[in-house]
Amino acid sequence: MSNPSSDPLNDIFDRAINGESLFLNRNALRNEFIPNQIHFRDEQIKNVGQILSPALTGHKPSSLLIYGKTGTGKTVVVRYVINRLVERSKTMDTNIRTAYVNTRVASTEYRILSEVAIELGVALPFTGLSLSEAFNRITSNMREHSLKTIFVLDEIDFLVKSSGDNLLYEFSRANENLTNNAFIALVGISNDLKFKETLDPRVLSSLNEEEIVFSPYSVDELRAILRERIEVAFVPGKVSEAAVNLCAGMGAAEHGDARRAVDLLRVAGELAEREGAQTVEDSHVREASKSIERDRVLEAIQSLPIHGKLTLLAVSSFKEAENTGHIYAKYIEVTKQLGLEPLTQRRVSGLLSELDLLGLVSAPVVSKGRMGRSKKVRLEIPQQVVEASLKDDETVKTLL
DNA sequence: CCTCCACTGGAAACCTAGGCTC
DNA sequence: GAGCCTAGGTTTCCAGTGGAGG
Repeated sequence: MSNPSSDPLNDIFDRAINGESLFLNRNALRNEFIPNQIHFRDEQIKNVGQILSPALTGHKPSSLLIYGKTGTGKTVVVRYVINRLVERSKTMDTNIRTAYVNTRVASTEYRILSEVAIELGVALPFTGLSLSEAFNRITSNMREHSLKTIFVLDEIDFLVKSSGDNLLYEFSRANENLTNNAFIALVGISNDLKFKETLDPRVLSSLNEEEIVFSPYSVDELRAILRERIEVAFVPGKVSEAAVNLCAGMGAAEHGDARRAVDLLRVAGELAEREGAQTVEDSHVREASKSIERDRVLEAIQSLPIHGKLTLLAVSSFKEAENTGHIYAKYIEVTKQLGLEPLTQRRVSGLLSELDLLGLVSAPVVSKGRMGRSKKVRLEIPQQVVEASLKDDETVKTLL
């Protein structure tokens, strides 16, 4: 047997067993975590509570639209208020049900309905039904059990951008057909203040009965929020003042984004623990910032469909910005090498726009006079990152 | 001021996978 | 199990377009 102290795994296991962790409860740094106390949002909590409170007496609350940049506490406030509301309703005999759906994650109309169905305990097959049939099953179940529901649609601007406002229209109209004291109250959460400009006026008027705007957090507020999370999440004295300041500063630079600040802290803590440091320092936060960005890009690339990957690969084979025509020619070449059927240029042009939206490439449309009008496509991430992300793909890796 | 390039991007048709009905 | 229906992705078709060069 070898000397146990020379085995790196033993060190790691020892540390885990002896409780030499920096963390007390790392869940407190997760996105889904709802703290007991939400700071600097008293006003908004009261407002949301007031607007939703009629549900307790069985009356339909006004629909509510909430605006604010990412990480300004919109989601956490809504979930907090709704949790409390449901808790309170249990002491009475009002049957309040809630469904929270992030419409960017559940990216199609059908998936949104199916998530709502799961929350309400309605069985829906994951495909094969028409939207209206799925919708009917949900509403008839609500009627049957006279359910009073609050639907929270997070990142609602994504839904409207990708599928239009049909579903919202159906939701708002559903109340007319719901009897037996059932109702649907809608809470929409949006990062984009301008999104309602694209809504049908009928949808807007029924969705926008109340409106609340969340302003960004200041550096001082972020610092206070971080301190409170640290108290729950870390062993006392394990996070340096400099690290807290840097997290708060970076979050503030990113339009007062508390989620970003907390994420940085979590990853910094994990990095510090992994290298066996005694405390979390600002150097760990800087490292964390890079690591988060790396992971984001890696995940974005790996979850692309195969032709998205090949399009990206085609873009990455050019050093300079190239027009759509050249990218497409390269893309054809790549697909031929793999023996795949290439998509049309129209579709690849669409894929390029999608890659642009993900921030992997920039593809502004430019006009070069007699040279025509085209997208000017340039890779926005290092070329090695593209290769590293694609080398795990069974189909693509043979090319690298 | 007009032309004309090399696309863009909207709209509709088409395809496929999968559930439903009888 | 045949035939029907729908959502979501793709193809087909094509009118529209910004601006350098004439």
